Amino acid sequence: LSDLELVALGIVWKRQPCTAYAVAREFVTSPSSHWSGSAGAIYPAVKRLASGGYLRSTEASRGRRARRAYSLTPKGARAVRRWLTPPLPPEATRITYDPIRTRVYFLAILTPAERRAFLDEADTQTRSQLEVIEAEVNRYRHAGDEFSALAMSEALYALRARLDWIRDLLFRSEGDADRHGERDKDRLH
Amino acid sequence: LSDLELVALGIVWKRQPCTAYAVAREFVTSPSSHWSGSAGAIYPAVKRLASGGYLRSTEASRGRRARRAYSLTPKGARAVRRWLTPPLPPEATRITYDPIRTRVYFLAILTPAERRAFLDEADTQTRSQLEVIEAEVNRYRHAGDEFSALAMSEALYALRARLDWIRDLLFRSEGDADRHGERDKDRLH
DNA sequence: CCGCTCATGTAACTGGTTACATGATTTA
DNA sequence: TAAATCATGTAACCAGTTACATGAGCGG
Repeated sequence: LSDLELVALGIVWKRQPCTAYAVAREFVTSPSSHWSGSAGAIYPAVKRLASGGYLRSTEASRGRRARRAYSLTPKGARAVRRWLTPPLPPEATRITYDPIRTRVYFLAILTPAERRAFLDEADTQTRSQLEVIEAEVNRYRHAGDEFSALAMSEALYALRARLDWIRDLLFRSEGDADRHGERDKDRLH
Repeated sequence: LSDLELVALGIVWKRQPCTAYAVAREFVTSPSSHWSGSAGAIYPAVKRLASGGYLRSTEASRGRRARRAYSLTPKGARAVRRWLTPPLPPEATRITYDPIRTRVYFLAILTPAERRAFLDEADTQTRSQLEVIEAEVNRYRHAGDEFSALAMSEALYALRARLDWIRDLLFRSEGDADRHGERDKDRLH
């Protein structure tokens, strides 16, 4: 089972009985943009899970159009539990892709002033994301979904860590004033 | 230009003149598993960049086989600088996908004891990753590539934040002892 | 009855993946 | 000279994407 399939399985477990559309909406409204939650991804994935025996659908067609609500089978529940049981695959604990970090690798191509502009922008955007995630945590908390709130709070920790790091970079770059013209790869302070 | 193409462009900028193979190796040896750095991804990407005028290749064929070293054109350098210049696209500052966080959403499906086993595993694996990344930062520092060291240190901040978060979760779960049998979705403490 | 949301799907495409094939150079 | 590494590529595949098409139910 792929990551997307396992997450979809987990979502169905939380909201069962639950339509494929509801699963898709969960991805769409997620503050992470890793998966789009497009119909072209979710409907085939749910179908695969159903034909694999992980989900069972209680058909409730109205009119001449299908309308299926899915629930987990015991096999589906086992798959989720196995996904959460040690040992975890090595890629689960490796560092993740971060567009800001990735850009910083190449920051030496900019002038000191441009670098500060980048870091200021990153700082501003990260702060605004922090508010978004705080609201999200409160939303889960309010809905009584404590584990989702705790999960989402990891993003809070991560964003605050990023802010600390950005502040650190800004502090280090304070020394190099607007000495334009020199774009020394290795100079920072 | 896609993210992979821009990162590839940045790598060539740092190491120019530089072969496609060297770019691929950079991805392969990266502690992030986001891109595999497979030949099937890198060689076509570098070719696209070259035919788009972002890279120029100084051919140095030996024998009857091509052997190209790439450098950035002014257009290529502009593309990298534009990538690092505000405004950043919204997806650059959104929270990233995290396999551990994602799993925690569904932790209620486990018994309290199993949950602690998961968190212990996550703690152990994260600590070992921390060592890997510390070594990586030192490697960059030693090589005189200060910006890569600073970039990689973001991962250090993120991993330490994750450890704090895991410790928080472990602390919160201390209350629920080995009361098996009850798998109440909403109970944690 | 119009527009919005819920709901289910398909088709074409794309940007990666793994696996394979091959040649040149270096090192034990 | 054998093995490892450097180096360049292709082919088949696959899991997602966007875009489109369609239908059902509901509120103003």
